[in-house]
Amino acid sequence: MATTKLHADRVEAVRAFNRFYTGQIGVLREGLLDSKFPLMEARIMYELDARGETTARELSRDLGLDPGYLSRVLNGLSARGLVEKTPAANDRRKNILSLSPAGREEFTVLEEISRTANGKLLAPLSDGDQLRLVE
Amino acid sequence: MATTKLHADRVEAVRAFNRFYTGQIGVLREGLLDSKFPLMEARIMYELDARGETTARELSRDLGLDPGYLSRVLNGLSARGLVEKTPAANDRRKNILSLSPAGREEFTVLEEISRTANGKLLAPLSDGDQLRLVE
DNA sequence: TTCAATACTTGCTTTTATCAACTAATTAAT
DNA sequence: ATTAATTAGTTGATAAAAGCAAGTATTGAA
Repeated sequence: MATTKLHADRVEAVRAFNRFYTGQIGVLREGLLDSKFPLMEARIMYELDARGETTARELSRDLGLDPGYLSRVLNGLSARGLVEKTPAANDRRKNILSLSPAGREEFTVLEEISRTANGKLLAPLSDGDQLRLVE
Repeated sequence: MATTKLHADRVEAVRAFNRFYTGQIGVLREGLLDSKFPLMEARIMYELDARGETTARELSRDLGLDPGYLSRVLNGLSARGLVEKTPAANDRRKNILSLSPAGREEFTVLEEISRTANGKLLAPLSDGDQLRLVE
């Protein structure tokens, strides 16, 4: 295999990085907490934004979420007019899910928070280190 | 400031990395879920292992945990013989906390899981990329 | 047409987390 | 020294997040 006997050391170093980085994720989490969206709603909005159109089944499978739980979260978002559920023409069991215009707009706020959190991640590093990490 | 106008691009790149990496954290999370320790217990055992000795107050402050909640988690671990609480000699309000031998042993399992998860993170990268990331 | 599978929903329970009130011990103020 | 304020931790009540299981409606297969 390509990895040498130094592999263990690298794994250890990544764990150290992990500790540092999860701290930053904490920052992100807090940011989201301050925003009006719980983490799970944010996550789902993120997926909807990324996928454009999906179904609950797909999200449930890909994100490993309980269908019942997902159903409620989705209905909550839908009730607030942030996601649109339109019954699929061909299969009336399914709903086609997407962010509503309002939902997309709200989502940009979340993106801004995420951007800020990552900014904080980069801030303490030198220019050179930033570039190396980004690669 | 040190950052140039390319800063925004870097932030964007980190967000991409973020998406990739949080996927890996998912792996870690799942691993822990399969283990018999809930995430919060794992986190606390991790801190106890790293610090050797502490008090609830310190953990509560540093990790931003609710004292009441922490108290219960700690007592749960203590009841299962994984952490030891010994009243401080000088200040009898405090308990000195530490992993018991049994706790330390259980914790090595968690470390193994963490190691594996991070191994999966490194695996798909080339040797050179691994070294750059680790730095 | 009957049966199985799928997509989602709903009721119930557990787990996780927060808040507020409380006890005991320590420290500071008078 | 005595009272008051702080600190460490606990406990009860609740809320929020997540999971499980049974149920409905629709579709596909036998």
